[in-house]
Amino acid sequence: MSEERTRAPRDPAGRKKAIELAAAELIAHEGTKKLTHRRVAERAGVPLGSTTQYFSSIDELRHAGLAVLAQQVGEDYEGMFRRIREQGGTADAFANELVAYLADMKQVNADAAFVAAAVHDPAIRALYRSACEFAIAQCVPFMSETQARAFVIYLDGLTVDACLLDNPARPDDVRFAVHAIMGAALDDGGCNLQP
Amino acid sequence: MSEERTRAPRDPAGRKKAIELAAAELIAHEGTKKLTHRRVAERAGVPLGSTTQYFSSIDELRHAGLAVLAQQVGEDYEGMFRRIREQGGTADAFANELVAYLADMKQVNADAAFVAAAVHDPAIRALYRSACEFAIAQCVPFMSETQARAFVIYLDGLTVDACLLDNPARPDDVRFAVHAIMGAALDDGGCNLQP
Amino acid sequence: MSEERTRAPRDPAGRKKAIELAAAELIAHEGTKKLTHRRVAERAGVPLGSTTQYFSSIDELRHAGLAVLAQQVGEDYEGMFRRIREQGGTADAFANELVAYLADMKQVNADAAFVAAAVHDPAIRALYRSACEFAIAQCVPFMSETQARAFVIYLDGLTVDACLLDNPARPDDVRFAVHAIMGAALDDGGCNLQP
Amino acid sequence: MSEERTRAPRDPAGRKKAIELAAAELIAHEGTKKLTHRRVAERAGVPLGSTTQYFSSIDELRHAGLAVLAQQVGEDYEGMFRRIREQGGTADAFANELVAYLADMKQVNADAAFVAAAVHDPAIRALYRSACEFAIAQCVPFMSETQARAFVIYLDGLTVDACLLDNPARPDDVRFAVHAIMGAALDDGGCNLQP
DNA sequence: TATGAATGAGTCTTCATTCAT
DNA sequence: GATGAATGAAGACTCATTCAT
Repeated sequence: MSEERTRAPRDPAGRKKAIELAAAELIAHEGTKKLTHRRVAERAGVPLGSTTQYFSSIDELRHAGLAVLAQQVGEDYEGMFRRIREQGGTADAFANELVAYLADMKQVNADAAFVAAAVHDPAIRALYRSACEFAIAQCVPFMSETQARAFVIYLDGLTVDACLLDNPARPDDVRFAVHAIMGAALDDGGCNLQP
Repeated sequence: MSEERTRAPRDPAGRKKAIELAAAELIAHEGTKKLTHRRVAERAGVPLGSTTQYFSSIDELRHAGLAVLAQQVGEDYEGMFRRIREQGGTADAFANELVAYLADMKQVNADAAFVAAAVHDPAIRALYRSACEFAIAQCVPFMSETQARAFVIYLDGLTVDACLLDNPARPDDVRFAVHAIMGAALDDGGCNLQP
Repeated sequence: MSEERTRAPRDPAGRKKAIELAAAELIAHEGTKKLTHRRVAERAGVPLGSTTQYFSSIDELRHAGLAVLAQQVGEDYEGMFRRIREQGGTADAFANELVAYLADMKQVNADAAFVAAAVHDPAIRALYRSACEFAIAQCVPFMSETQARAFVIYLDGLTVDACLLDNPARPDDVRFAVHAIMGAALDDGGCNLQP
Repeated sequence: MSEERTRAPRDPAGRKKAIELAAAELIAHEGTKKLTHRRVAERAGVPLGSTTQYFSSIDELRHAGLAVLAQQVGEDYEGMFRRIREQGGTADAFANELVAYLADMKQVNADAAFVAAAVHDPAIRALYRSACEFAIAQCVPFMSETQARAFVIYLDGLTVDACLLDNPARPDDVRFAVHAIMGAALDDGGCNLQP
């Protein structure tokens, strides 16, 4: 037999990170319900025992995975707002970035998975809250707080609906909504408005 | 033995309904992860066997519960739009009803639980889509389709955030957003807007 | 294949009893440390799942087994004291019955296992206490309470030592001790006494 | 990295002793069931690896801890009998020392833990036997062998009951029993005896 | 038909043990 | 040697599902 089980070299930090990432990916793809030690171990390419070595319970492992997701969401937001600033913070800049964000279904799904996990987990809700507050803070240089809150709520709805509906918001829809919220006139004259 | 097994009275439809309702309540409160036959049976006040008698698997039972939730969401929407129509379909009418909706956390949580379940379940996504389409259809008599889609996305964001954030949207915020989307001037002159 | 798994007929009471008895036997033979669901199931001749069907935790299962042991100890005591009464409650009667008790190593070992389990388990200590109180109450018609307490302590020491030592107390030793405690003169003149 | 791994100073004998003592303490407090490498290492203040370095298996570690307990019991006995000899070896001397012994619950519990471990472990039984034989040998200068055996059995019963019962033997009870076994008249005339 | 006992698949968790560093 | 990361064997526990009654 060539069953030469060779033990993995020591690398606690890398091991833990690999497990967290595997958990995050699984949560993004299938939700927290199907997160088991076995599946995480398999995806991370580590033996079952390693998943319990670094996380004292499945709850902790799940939260670690969700924290990774939260981190990713935060980084996505940072990048998005940086690019918005670089474009001058105009309504068009906001709209462009929202559209670009929605085009990346991987990102959208991870975000939606995070929301779904937060609904029944207070600890995750705290992370979600932080992300929202961050987003609002990023908006205020370019609009009032009221507008910022409206924008973020719209963004959250956009994320959820992009994940849940086959026919997500069209670019024009996004442009319209952003301009409406930010109080900016649309170039095309707002032809779609109410009669 | 003179132990007379007292059987439940014949009422298959009522019993099935009771089970579905119990499942819906559990999902609304704790999510689909903790939905088990035993808990549903206990909450419904029926014997364990009934939950397997009427539903051939736990998946089916869960979907039945989610269908009830979808139904409730639909009814909530119907009521909301009926009242909006009764108020003339003005932006204020829309805003008033949104505020009233957000005040009922039970309804909001059930709605958010439904969204959370839909994220990783295609069958439930279809139900969600129907609800959205219904809402859009109800809006169009009073605004353009683009506006309706923006409104519904905002509504969905509102629902999720009301569930997830301690500090949900304030009535004034809602009024502002609805007027912005519907293109109606606010009475107060939009004093909160960016200079 | 003749792998025709035939499901056992329904018999909740019998099933539970069989599991408890198996647990009690295992405890008597090997102590509580080696009591596992698997071993209990095997010894009871039931599938693994049955052991968790009737006992919500391994602690409960262990306590059930120990309760059976306590029950047996109680019955042994009852029989012993009944026979002592039938013999007139004399010191010789007590001594005879102690000797007979010590001759039954199965009984002695079960008793010692019970003591061992009680040392680190307060719940079991309560059962042990009851057994002691019962024994004292049975003695008092024939001796003072002080004597009864001395007798029961001697009995407990006897049980432990009979289990732990290869060379347990000899009948003559028992006769001597019982007569000493009960204040009765030995027929043989107490030839073994201190010079 | 400048992370200097600070190694423990070279003191294999002291370290091994520390581990044995920690194991003994854990056994005395919670029994052998909860004895794990990690807990021993933590209590001993040594790294996990040391517990496997000096003891090739958990069984060996447990036995080492029990040997320490046996050693302590032996030393306790030695001290007790030395003091008894210093008091002249009278029945009162024996009684006094038993009462003093029972007052030290730490000692009593350690002793009882040792007994509990011996019930299902032949190797430990041998240590227990030695302790008993030692105690008997210490008694014979002051009484017959029969009396000595009765005394030791009473002592063992006393130990177990002191550990297991809330209401352990009272000093007067002990004095009575010791005088009865040693054939010495009580000063108070045995007023508690049966009429 | 209605019920819940019976069963086993699968999950979480603990921990002894090995062995790279 | 000394250390603790790596690993898997095994135990506790949950629960969907089947099916005798």
